[in-house]
Amino acid sequence: MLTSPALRSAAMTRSLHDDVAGRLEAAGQRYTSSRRQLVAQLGDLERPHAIAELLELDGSQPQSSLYRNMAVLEEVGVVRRLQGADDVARFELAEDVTGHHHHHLVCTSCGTIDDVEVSPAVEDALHEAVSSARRERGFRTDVHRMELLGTCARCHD
Amino acid sequence: MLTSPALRSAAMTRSLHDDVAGRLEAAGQRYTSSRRQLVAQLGDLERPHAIAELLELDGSQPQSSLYRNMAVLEEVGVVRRLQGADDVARFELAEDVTGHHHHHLVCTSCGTIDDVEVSPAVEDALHEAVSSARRERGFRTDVHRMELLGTCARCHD
DNA sequence: TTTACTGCAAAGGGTTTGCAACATG
DNA sequence: CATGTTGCAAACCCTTTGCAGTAAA
Repeated sequence: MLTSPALRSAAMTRSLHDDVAGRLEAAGQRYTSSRRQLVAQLGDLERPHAIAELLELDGSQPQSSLYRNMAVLEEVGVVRRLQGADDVARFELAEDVTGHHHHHLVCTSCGTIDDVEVSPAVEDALHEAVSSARRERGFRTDVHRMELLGTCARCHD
Repeated sequence: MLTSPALRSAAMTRSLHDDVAGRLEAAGQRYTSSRRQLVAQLGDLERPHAIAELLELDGSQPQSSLYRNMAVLEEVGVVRRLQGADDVARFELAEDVTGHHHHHLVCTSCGTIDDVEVSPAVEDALHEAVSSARRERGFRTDVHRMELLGTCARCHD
């Protein structure tokens, strides 16, 4: 079993913005229109995107503001930053706010990162590995992530 | 089950260098003393290291040569480049030449990446995910990697 | 009306590259 | 001796930051 993320409904979008607003307020930060717009944009996208890609999709906000807002949103746990195969960071809404646990398919040809869900059996195995790391190495895991590196369908045709 | 990589014996080191020499020759590249020294150094280290760290351990080779040799060795499949939690690349000998399949514990506090082996049950689960990705997404996986992100024992005391 | 945010441009930091000298097969 | 390699320094590119002006609570 392996599915794409579910699309967010209007109601989910509303609660998403409420959640984000609350997190920002708790940190003494403001939920400005540019940040709201950025969160909405990330919510519409079905996979992590780089700053340059976001700029291309919507150039209403300069690069530096995009970086700064992304840093703030990451700080309060709304956004997650990914380092893929290349050296550009890609961003997605954090699982804490989407409630959508997933992993990634990383294309080493074009750099694209796609979301992917895996079966409960695989998740169980990952949790076992997390427990072992803590027991045997004293390593405290925040998140586990599984990444499959290879070439996406778009690249190998 | 979860163990550290086995140390390489003198015999393994010999065959390692033969392997590397062959791969470089096949690519029309030379196995110079600086490259040999670099491979030996990576073979002695028990976890991936950044260029800056390698320079500190052995400054006999300038940064640019280190980067260039690392790129060549990566090209012929001797070295694997990892992008960890921070934005510095770390390098290790590729599994093809060590025969040592493993995953990584990534410390989000100090950036250190440690090798870790997981149980056959976990490996089986990972293979299942690889198969699903190919079947359902047309994603051709070169390598699967599992990374646990958190804080290492050194950092949380 | 205080504090955070924006936008521009400049600086940072890891990585790559041009070029002339060198070394290896 | 032809071709790959080295070393220095400059260039590159993604990302961050200083600062003056602006907007939000």
